[in-house]
Amino acid sequence: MLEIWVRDALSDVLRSYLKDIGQNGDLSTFLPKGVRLEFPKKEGFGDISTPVAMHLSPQLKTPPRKIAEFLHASLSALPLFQSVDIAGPGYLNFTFSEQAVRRTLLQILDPHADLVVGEEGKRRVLVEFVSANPTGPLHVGHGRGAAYGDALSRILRAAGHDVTTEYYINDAGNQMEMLGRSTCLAWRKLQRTVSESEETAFLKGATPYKGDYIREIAQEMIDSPGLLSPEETRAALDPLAPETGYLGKFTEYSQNRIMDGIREDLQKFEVPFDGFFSEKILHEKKGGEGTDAISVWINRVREASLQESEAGVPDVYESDGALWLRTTVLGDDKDRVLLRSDGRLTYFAADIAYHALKMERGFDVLIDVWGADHHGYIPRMNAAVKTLSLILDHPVEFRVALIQLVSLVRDGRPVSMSTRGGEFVTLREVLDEVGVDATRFSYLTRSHESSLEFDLNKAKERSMDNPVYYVQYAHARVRSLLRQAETRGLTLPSSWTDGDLEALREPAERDLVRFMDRFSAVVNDVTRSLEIHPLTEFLTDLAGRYHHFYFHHRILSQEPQDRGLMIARIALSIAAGRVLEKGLGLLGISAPDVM
RNA sequence: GCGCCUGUAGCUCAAUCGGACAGAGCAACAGCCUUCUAAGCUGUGGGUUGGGCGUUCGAUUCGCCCCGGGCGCACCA
Repeated sequence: MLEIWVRDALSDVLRSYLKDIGQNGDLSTFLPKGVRLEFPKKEGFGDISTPVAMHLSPQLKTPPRKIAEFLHASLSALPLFQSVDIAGPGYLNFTFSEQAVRRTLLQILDPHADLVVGEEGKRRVLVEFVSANPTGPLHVGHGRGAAYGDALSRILRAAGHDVTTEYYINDAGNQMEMLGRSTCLAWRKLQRTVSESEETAFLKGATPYKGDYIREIAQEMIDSPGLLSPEETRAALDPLAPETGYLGKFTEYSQNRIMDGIREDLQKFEVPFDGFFSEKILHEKKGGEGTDAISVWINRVREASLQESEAGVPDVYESDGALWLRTTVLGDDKDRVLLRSDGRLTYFAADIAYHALKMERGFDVLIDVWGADHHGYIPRMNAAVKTLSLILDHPVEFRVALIQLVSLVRDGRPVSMSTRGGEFVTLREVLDEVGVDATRFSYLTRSHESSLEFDLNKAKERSMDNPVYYVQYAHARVRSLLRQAETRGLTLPSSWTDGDLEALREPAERDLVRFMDRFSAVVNDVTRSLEIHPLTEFLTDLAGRYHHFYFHHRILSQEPQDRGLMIARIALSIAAGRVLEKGLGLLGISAPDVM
């Protein structure tokens, strides 16, 4: 909370300064981006610093150092600070008083206080992620989205939001039919030879889904008598027979098996979902005869665009026998088809209905986590959500997190990742080889907007060179210390007081507290930027500071005169352990007691 | 051709919506275990931030122009 205290104190002083020089006291007119606080990277610049004097200088036509001097005079007397210095072009560098540092440590130790304090009001957020098509197992790219979406959801919850996670299943349309055909073809091949001409004709020239999983599913179907009736079996084996209901059986069975596998993978990866939303539902006609949800929403958009065409609602129009939405009025570079001339709905139409339903369910913020190859889809979805916001008179914030590609490396060589022909590395394989914690950590060390090189050898290395274990070990070290203290018969205070901490004098101790204090701000930053890796980096940094402290300072002691210091250092260790445990938890990574 | 991401130490990446001398980890080299787990700690070397011009008190960050890498530009999903 040190940061908040500084911000408040600085804001007060700035307001009175502005009044003194005859300006209005509204900070936002002078500092539209707010009061900036920085954490100096270098020693000697204080615990926290601000460039506000430089920011105000041009507008007040006053040299930054002069402004800084005034602020200095008012701030340096506060008990919060041990000292306030003016440095460089006009930086104000603050060094906290010991009292302020202890107060912060007490807060971290308080079991009734949250380590993360949300900085925004509570909002209802839907995070949709993974949403991989049920046409094959999850691969390492999906894994990155899963780790990201899950961590983001945990972080948003920690920051006080009401979060729901959802997986959207694209279980309608062409590709599902192709999946059925692919399985059926494999099923035939397991029972007899299939000529190339038969194969091409059956697949209608398209490329089938391949890979072992398709063959396994086909084998399962053979091994499960009763799945297909004798008539269906005969028809499915006979290329000349009409393609009747049997194809649907293959589609349904394949899809269910694959979706089961995906759910297992997610469970193994410890990524829970609050819900799975099936696209199929959007296509179903209510009561057998009514209108499906997609058509309902297309009609609502169409009606709205007729009535309110001047309010900036894109209109729905017909052209070349298809139905279009004029997304170009909202920034898209071309209009998009909703209903194709062959009478089939596009995926875009389904997505509009799906997002409309999300909004109807009352969410204020919609976050979609997509693979980077879908980025061309953003403008049209933006346009769609804006349109729906107008229609429903319910403005929502729509954000897309694009997850860049993952390339696997083993033994210094890239691992082939062609999805065609089923030659990809599945998430399951990586989990079996590397483990959940190391896999998640590896995914979350880099910005999701940068492509990621996933080095299998490094990720699974169980050593001090692997950052996951480095961070986990810091936590285990604290627990080990506490066990040790317990075996020595030490009793700790049931609640901590300022007096318990007074023995802390070392720079490494102060540094730890000051650093831990940033945790809440780091977490809150994630909710704004949607960048998770700063939190991962923070934890690595904190672990390093704890290891440093631990190595250089003896904690447990038998000497009676060291008792006060021992108690204080144990308190510090407990605090570090709390922050590490909480932070790892937000990333979905375990905080082991023993390693 | 247009759009999005990207180019920083040998490698993988950071750098707080323009801030102080561009930082970590790995790799390399040199050290530290009769004491709370050495899965740890300490030190050394390593950079024209792809190139150029501009805006600014200040640019890895913003703008423009080149060069290179990834992805996308369907009545596909």
